[in-house]
Amino acid sequence: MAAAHIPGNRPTVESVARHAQVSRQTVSNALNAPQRVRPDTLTRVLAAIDELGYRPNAAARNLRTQSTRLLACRLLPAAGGGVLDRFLHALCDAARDRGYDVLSFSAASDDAELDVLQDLLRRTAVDAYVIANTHHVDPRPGWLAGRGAPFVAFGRPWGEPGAAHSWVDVDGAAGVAAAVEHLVDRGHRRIAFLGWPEGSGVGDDRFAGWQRAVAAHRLPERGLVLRAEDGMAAAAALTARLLDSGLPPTAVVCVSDVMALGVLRALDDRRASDDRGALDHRGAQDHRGARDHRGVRPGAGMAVTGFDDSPLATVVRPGLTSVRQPLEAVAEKVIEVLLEHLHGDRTAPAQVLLQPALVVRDSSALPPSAPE
Amino acid sequence: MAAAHIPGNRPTVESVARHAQVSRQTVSNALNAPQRVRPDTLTRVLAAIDELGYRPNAAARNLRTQSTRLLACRLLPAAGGGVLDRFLHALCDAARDRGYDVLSFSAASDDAELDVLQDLLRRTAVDAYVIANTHHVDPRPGWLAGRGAPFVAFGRPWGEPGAAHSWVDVDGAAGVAAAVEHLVDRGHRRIAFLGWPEGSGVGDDRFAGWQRAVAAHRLPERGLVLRAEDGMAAAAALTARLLDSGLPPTAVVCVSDVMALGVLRALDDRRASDDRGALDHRGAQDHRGARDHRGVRPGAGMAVTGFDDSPLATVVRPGLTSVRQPLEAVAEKVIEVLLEHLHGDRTAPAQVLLQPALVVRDSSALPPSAPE
DNA sequence: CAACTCGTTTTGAACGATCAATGACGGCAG
DNA sequence: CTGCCGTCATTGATCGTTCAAAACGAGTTG
Repeated sequence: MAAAHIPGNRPTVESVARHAQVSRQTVSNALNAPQRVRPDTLTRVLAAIDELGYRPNAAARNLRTQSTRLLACRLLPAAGGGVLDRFLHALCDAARDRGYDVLSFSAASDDAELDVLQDLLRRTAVDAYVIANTHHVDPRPGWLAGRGAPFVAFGRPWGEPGAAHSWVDVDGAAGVAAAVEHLVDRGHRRIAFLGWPEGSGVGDDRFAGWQRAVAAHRLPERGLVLRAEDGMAAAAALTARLLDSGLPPTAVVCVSDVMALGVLRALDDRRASDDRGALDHRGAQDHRGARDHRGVRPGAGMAVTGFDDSPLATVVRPGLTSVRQPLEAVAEKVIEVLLEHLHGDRTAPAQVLLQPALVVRDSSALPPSAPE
Repeated sequence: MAAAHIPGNRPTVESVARHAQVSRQTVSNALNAPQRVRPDTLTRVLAAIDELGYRPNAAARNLRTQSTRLLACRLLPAAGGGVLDRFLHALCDAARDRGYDVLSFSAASDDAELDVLQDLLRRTAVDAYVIANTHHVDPRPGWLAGRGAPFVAFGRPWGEPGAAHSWVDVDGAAGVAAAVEHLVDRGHRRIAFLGWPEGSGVGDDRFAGWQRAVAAHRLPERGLVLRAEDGMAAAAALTARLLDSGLPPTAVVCVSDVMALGVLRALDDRRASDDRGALDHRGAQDHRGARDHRGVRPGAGMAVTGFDDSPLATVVRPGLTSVRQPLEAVAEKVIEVLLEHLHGDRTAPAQVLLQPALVVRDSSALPPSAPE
């Protein structure tokens, strides 16, 4: 093989044909429909291809076949803590395995994303789209479906259960339920849920998992559901309130790793201030001296779980028990379904729900503090 | 505009021409060389383009012009803590502003990357490459230069100062020097450097920055340089040793955020065990008196700085002072230079070094502990 | 032995744009 | 009035591939 690359002089199907003593079309067939070519001719052609280092010119092929073998995917703001980074990796791999590549672009908003998509569509620059991060009143699926552009969503059509497009998603409820089960196994009974405000599809799904598991074990629910926008500070503040409440939980299941980190920080603060005494506490939070309880460190030994198994989870201490999404499997499934759509092998939309896995670390290792 | 997308019936240059009562080529000129078209004709053509929602078919244009308006960039393992994620975002934005898009792919190794590059080259699937994360004995620049493929590297050609290709990089030495200066301003004199083993271009560069700044201020160097592979555990272990040494530093400048996190953890451990030690000695009685020694815990209050301003830096506590690379500027410069190469406007390679900025957070807020 | 089939290979014609060269037109000098 | 020039607009050729249909040759069959 080899044959150094000399720009402007690359082998074409024509030169391969000459070299192998066949016609253009036979070379083309050897690559795209080998079964139509007699075996010995095939080997001869493939040898020539290999010898000249020939690879079909993408532009010419695209022009003729009206397809680009490119999929578009929007890069999402890194806020997710690397989740979509992992997904993009997996997506690129899965696509390349099947002869496709991924064109990634960034956009500041859904509208900006649609602008880019429109541009790519009109230019026939990509064959299909992968939508990530679906949310309530998401304009993208309808927009794409309306123009007949093939796409698959990573994420369910929240709020539109009847949506007729293909999607792949991870069963967040099951993930959270698994976290609760795990805590129950370790003896916990008062297990709180720290979630996002109601109305986000993903957040509500995860909450449902907590509710389901808690109900199944007849565990207490009252006063154990806390909600705030995603963020460490808010989570820490809620946790502080929780610790000061009459009967704090022994464990907190969080809707995200960031929230869980906030909980861990609040616990750490509390532990530190308990150790040192109220006079010496550093840090900005004002936790009124609610430490005159019966025992030492009221509830400061809560078990905590997060969601997404972001890089953060391994870096903090204690290591954060978290629900890990099977992003590689999601990506493969997305690609598989997308290509089925493109090749016309599928008419009905595919709707796939994959199961996440709980990654257990030290943050859930604490047994419940003794009940009084 | 508008004009719903009906697959297989998209407007072509031909239909726009008919609609505007001109010829194919005039439409083409209106888009690619407007100055060649009489103003009133131009407006007429543009109106037609807008009305039909025409955008030139990418494949056809690519075939004719032998260019794809695509740049390739390898996704790197997320290990970097999101740095390359940020870079990729910026790269996509910068490219799109100039009419290009980014094809991203993932590869497990440099060799795998070269395989993909070879594939993309032979297929004429992209116009140029962006190499990120250059390192010692990097096979990629030579390989690409050898086949005349246009590329720009993010990262200097470490170990090959004479390399004749274009690159853009961030002045790591200056970043670290800035961190040292900052610490000196705060009164520190014993400032350690926690780096990677010698031999990595990036690491050596950063070390040079420490050395330069320390020498400039005639600060002590002996025993203040520590090295280990990147990782929290190793950094923590080294820090522990440092604390136990006869004359520990009052500040540590780290080659990476991950290392800095290791230092913070070690300090935290030490602080906790000191506190506990105090408790053990005095039992459960009031231990406030134990803190009377100059008000500072011995050595456990070192200032720390990291490098890269990764998301981790904002999440830990104290917030990590870190050197932030101007990745957006790097991306823009990379694209600018790359396009100059592609358009033939540049013959000499460009070699650009950009300055990072120090982001100050609480980890460097501690003043040096009083000398004894 | 002509006709017909089947498997394989070849030939012409796109795909939709841009490049290169040519044509139409009016202004201006000889 | 002729010839030349510059500006704009047009036509034919081309990029490298795949599609559609036709040609080929060897077997089979009536």
